[in-house]
Amino acid sequence: MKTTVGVPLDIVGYLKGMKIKPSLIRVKVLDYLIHKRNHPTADMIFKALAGEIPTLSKTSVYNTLKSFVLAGVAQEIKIENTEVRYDVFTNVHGHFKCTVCGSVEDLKLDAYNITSDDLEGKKITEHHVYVLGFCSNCNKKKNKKNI
Amino acid sequence: MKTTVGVPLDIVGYLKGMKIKPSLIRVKVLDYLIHKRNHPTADMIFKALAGEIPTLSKTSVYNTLKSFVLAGVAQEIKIENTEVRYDVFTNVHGHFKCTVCGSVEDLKLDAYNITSDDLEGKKITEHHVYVLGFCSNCNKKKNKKNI
DNA sequence: GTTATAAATTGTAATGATTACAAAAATGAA
DNA sequence: TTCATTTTTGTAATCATTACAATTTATAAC
Repeated sequence: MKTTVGVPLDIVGYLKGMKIKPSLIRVKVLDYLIHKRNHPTADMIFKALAGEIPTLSKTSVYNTLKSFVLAGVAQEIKIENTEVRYDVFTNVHGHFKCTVCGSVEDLKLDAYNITSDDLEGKKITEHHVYVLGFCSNCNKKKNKKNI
Repeated sequence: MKTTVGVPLDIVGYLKGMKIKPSLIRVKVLDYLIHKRNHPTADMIFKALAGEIPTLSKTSVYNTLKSFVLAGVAQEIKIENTEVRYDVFTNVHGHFKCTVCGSVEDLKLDAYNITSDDLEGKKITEHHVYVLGFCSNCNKKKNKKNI
């Protein structure tokens, strides 16, 4: 029997459970998000799927992602103002973006809290944390140069 | 004798100290940021200053803001992908944006920490926290409607 | 003060991600 | 099959931001 670690094996069933009709495009996009785990832009998804779905339009990718966000299947990650990235793991976690190579990673937040008197009277619906810097790879390269 | 609470009274002197030549536009933009405290977009600043500086161009506002960010005088706040907002207070704090009225406020972080095994090997240069929800005003209005 | 040089400012055009919208295709129920 | 609904597509619009070249202003040397 197969096992899994927090990733829905049955993407069609998962989408149905989220009240999203599992069209080919939607299944492919969700499959991409889940298995690539690379926090892609809409354009990255489009380019990756255009091969297997020759008639795919970019608008469809945008539509699909919008419906995912609306249904809580995916979330938008806004770090740069020039691009929105997408993530399927919607539990509370942060994101790290490398300012050199542009890669985005999840950040499991072992300890994380925001407390502030300024929140008095407000109703919080979302909170986001993102960190910028050099990823392990780019940091290594940088250090070599400085020897 | 005058007193102040963390806001530079002498904007010209402050800019000089930050190695930025205090041209009229730069002084006006910084003055606006400091005294309005409204986390404006470039366009909001442009509209506000176009009256007193009739020849002002939007490009100049963008140039000015870019030089401020570069010098560490201001920071960019990226919550929506459709706009960049600016803040002059560069100590560590978060931001709150009301999803109803769009206002942005500072969030003094009484307790705030990010710890994560995922940060191993990385070099962090910036970290950002933003919270979305209903501001006090919009929250009150919402509650009244639901009585 | 004039002149030369650099810096600041401006206006216009380009960029590029996202959205609007209407037509075409696919789906599903009667 | 037929009709209505949903999905998908392609093109055009939007809009913040940037690129860039021209103009203006400031600065310093003479």
